[in-house]
Amino acid sequence: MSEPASIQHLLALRAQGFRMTPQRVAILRVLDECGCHLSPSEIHQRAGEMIPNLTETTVYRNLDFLAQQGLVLIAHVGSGRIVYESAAHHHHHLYCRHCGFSVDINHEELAPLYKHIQDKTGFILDTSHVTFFGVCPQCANKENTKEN
Amino acid sequence: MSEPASIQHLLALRAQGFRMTPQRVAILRVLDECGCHLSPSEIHQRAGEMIPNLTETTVYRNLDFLAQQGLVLIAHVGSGRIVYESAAHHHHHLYCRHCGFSVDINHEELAPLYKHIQDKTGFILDTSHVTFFGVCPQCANKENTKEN
DNA sequence: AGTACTATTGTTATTTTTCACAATAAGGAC
DNA sequence: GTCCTTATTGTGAAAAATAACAATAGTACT
Repeated sequence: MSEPASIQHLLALRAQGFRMTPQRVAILRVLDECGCHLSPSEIHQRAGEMIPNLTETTVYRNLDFLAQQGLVLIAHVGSGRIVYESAAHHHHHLYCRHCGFSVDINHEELAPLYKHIQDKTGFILDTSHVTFFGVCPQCANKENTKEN
Repeated sequence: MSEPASIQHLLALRAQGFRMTPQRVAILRVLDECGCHLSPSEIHQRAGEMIPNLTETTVYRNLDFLAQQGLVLIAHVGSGRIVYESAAHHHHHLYCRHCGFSVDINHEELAPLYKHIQDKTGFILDTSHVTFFGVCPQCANKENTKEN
């Protein structure tokens, strides 16, 4: 079995003068293998098992770098901290701002909008992470009954 | 001239047991008057002129609260810090992840998508802030010329 | 293999953001 | 106005995130 796609992608970055350091590879691998959201400190912890004295600073820097390069996605969870996930997973999130319940939204749902915005602005849009906020059905019910 | 709409909104929250403190009013007023993005520390600075010994902690707490109540919007700028803006301004952002250039997107552009998601998930979506990331035309050109 | 270049790392210090808890003050009832 | 309840504040301390800079180590070249 060869390297996962993300690592291949990382290799490609060498052509642009970027380097493939063990720290960078480890961070990417952690996100790949998890396939879920991870906070910087969680990533630091897991990647630290492969890279003995990995620094938090380095983790932050690389998450930034990998996000810029499109290899990882930034997910704005709730109204708080930022978490990251491998770009292999193309979906978005919808959060209830009352109870925190979340729903995945497939990227296909956004495709028409993306096309529209691209045509209109000339930007090439990342398929990266978008987070929507709202009120879930249960909480909406509670609000209504309270008001009536 | 009566109070701005946001303050009226805040008054309405009293019915739910929340309180209208001078700190809260000041923070909301700062965002209203600015009409633009402000970081928590900028907000603290400006609101601090009205409320002598206003704490950073209080600013953070109230921004959180006001965002939850839908009175202010959270805007995720670039891949970094969170900034806030008054909910009076209903637009979204598209950022170039290379140069940071940004474009406003009117909420109307998102309306069809919002309807679609609401129908499908049963959520009631906030009109609050959504940020898209992409590559602006200039940067896209640079990338292409580099590759060829 | 050895060298040079420079992207990237670790270090140290600083800033930003959150937390826990006692003190305060907003709002309702009298 | 006074009293009561408790949401909200400030305080002090911790955790998370960023910045500057010298040391390290990928990468391309020979």
